[in-house]
Amino acid sequence: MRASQLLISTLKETPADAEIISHQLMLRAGMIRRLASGLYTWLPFGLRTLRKVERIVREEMDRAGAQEVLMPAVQPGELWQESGRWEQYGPELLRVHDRHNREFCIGPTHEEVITDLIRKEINSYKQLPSNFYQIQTKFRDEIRPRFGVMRSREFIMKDAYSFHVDQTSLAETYQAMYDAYSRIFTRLGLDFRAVMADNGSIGGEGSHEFHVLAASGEDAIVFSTGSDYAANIEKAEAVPHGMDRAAPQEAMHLVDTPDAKTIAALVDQHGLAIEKTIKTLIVEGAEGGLVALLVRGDHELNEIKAENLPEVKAPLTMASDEDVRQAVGAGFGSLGPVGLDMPIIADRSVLLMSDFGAGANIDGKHYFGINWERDLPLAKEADLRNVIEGDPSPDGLGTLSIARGIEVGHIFQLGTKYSNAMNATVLDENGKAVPLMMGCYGIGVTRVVAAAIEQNHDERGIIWPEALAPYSVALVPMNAHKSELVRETAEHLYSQLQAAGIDVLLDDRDIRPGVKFADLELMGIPHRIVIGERGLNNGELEYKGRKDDEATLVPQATIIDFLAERMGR
RNA sequence: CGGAAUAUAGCUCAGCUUGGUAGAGCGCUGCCUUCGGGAGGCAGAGGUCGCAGGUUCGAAUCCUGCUAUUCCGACCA
Repeated sequence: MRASQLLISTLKETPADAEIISHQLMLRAGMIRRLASGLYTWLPFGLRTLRKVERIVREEMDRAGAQEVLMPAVQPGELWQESGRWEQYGPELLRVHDRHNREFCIGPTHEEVITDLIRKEINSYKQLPSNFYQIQTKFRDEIRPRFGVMRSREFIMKDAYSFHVDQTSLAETYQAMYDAYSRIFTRLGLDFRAVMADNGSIGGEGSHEFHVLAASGEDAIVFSTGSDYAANIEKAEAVPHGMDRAAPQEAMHLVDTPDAKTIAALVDQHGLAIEKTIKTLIVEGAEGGLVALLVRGDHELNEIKAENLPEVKAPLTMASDEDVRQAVGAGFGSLGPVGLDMPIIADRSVLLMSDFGAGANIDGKHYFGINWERDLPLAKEADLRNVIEGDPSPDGLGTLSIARGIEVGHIFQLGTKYSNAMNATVLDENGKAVPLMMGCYGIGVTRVVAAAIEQNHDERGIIWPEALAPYSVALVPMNAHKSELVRETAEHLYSQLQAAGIDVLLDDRDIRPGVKFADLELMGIPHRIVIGERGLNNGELEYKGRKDDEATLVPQATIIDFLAERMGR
């Protein structure tokens, strides 16, 4: 490509509405432009990277035995009625009517469509297992689109759905997809981790997320220092440090705490160690009524874990001030488990506490010196909290540390959730109709591009990994208008590189070199060759990698080999 | 949807407190000069100051309502 023929829309200044670096650089490098909230146009330059991601994803999916299909973005509402998600999905599902006033939605995902297809097309266990994927536009009417294409409403996803007669077969394909995803993110040159995840609203059993590690990531992911245990913090099991509860030392006593409405205030004003306090959180119960959840003062409630408890209403809903006051007779700052008349569920570490402090269920008063079994019956035990740095690893090997990640892929074992709801069966070896087992596997293709930039940039701009670079090599002729030699050499090299199958950008723009250098660095082109009369007189070209501090002089005759080596080809 | 902020040229912003009819830098067009790291000069184009009302002789500026965008929370690839 000749730069003079390419829409290069670089910006010197950072647009004011871009918060994170990838969003800023995608705008500045002229990859995307915003149309409306959460809706972006991909400009020619940005689209090239998007296509490179798609190509790698496609190659690896094909290699893993999946078949590509393409399903419509618009889906009939009746399929969603059938699966039950028309009601469940909520306002994130964009619903539309056609001219006959029939209901449709713009697909946020395609379980319904693929299940409908497969129940019609596949009738026998002999046709299984099979796995279908597409790379297609999704729409989710996010409450808060943000960070450019990182969380947009319209985005491109690779989604795959596998079908099986039994769990064993599902587990095999799941593993194959796990491996394919690992290859994909490795080929993309990303620093990523696969972590155990909660299944969320999609339901089913096993699930892993693939995260690109980045400080701006929206998820907290947890690793063991002593094993390969890794999980989303939503899922990571919190294991108490010890097994035994210390014997009571103090008598329980009532303390006036008129100004201590928070744990921090209680600790400050009354000299209680934060590990000796508990938070009492009142939430709505599954069967109506209220449920109390206890975590240690220095721990955080894990809402996913709480919501998965049978006693607790999903989605997790904190009780209102009025409801609490009516049920307990005290307000939020003074709640505690002693004498509390509702189901009480305590985090494991809470049950190991002794001589602790908690609200007395009387406004402005706390009990100190509380002890289980002596002052109140032992509460029901559950894992309720987020793990923290230094907790023991659940597999018993090492301790946990926490990092930030951007979720770029997610694989699920769905089981028979959709096939049951939509009556998708096949005949097994005994001629008996059995519901199809399903797995589903997603990659946020547009998000991968943003995540790659989060991980690969410097103060000058993007630094594309080789596999994602829109162009691998940029040629910059110096003073081309003055030098026939420079022009000819540049043209010749341009043809040579094209013939070698290298994506090359010839910067033939009629602008000053400094502007070209700045643009090419902003745009992240990995390899740059400057063609100047000075060097040519010595038979040399000047090479500079995007990450290099200094340029290298390379004999003209060896430039193709030199580049090939630098590109790792 | 709850909380906060912002809205003036393609981009980044000033002007608003104290009302008098539109500004800068970058970008864009033409010409000249320059040409190894976002050059310089000259001449230009470009804005019903987010929208709708109100106050006033007069509103970008004051008031009211709306809309959009961004940030913080809950959802997700």
